[in-house]
Amino acid sequence: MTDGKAHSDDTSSQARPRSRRTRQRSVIQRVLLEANRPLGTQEILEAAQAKAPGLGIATVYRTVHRMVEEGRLVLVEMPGEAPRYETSGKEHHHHFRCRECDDVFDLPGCPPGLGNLAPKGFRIEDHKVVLYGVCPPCTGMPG
Amino acid sequence: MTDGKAHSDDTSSQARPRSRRTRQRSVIQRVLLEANRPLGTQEILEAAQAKAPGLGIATVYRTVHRMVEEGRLVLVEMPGEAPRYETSGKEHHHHFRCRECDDVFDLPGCPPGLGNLAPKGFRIEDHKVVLYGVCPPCTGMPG
DNA sequence: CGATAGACGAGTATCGGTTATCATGTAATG
DNA sequence: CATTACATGATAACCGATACTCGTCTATCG
Repeated sequence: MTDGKAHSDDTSSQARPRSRRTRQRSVIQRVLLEANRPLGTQEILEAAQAKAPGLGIATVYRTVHRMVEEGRLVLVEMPGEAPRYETSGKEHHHHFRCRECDDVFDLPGCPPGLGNLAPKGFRIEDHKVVLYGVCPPCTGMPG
Repeated sequence: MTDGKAHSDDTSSQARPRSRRTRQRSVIQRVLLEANRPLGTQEILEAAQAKAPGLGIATVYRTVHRMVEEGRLVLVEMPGEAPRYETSGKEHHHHFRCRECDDVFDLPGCPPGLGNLAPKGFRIEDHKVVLYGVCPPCTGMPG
């Protein structure tokens, strides 16, 4: 590598190819930003296609991976389901999954006393909490 | 269907074929009983093969499914991982996953205040808690 | 505007996990 | 012990999710 790319605003030590601002990428980013909840690849695809017709699933995967590597998205895994992604930078939080519409929502805060769950001898480093039920829209409530 | 199987001790309304007690099934059941923690299909296979050489993965899947249908096993799903199975009938509990050995252990009890996590409008019906860390054996502790 | 490195979309390939197939084996019954 | 329906093991097929390939397109820069 010649190191001659003086114009490169190399934010880390990685020599990633210069990133372009394309319609598809902006749309995908916007979809995730506006959703404000974790979205799966199919959800992203459908929402993005509304604003960028013809957008393909491969682009969703490519963009999502890139954004995860860049630290702008985080992977959200729910038991027994395909990965979802949400914007990073949020405070520590957990998730709620609606059994009617299958959407996943953020829940603010964190239950206390999780550390007391494990018997002596277990070193606890992290945790996940998932609540299941029915979300406000699906109960018929407005908000 | 002729309904002529007068000898059948049909426990439910299902006309399931008569179940045989084979070496493979007993071994698989015993493995799950003695593990006392959720096992994946591969774990079951390896543990069972120690006591029943030649036992195949297909038999593990068949037996596990049957036992789930019979209500003797329950499915345990961890985020981003293949299904595990544990014996049913236990009290409500949650799980711990060791990042060293990848084993999953039962945790007795349940943290309080989970219901307060969700904002107004969410109807909560169930929950899951997963702790991550290092299990006693992997920390070097005996128990 | 012209050149070109990246990005795109469509389709195909791959992957891990699971299920189906089928010839053989064996528990259960009389 | 003979019968037979059910179970097994090996392997192929399947599946949903994801990654790759390649010809075309386009954002970027001079």
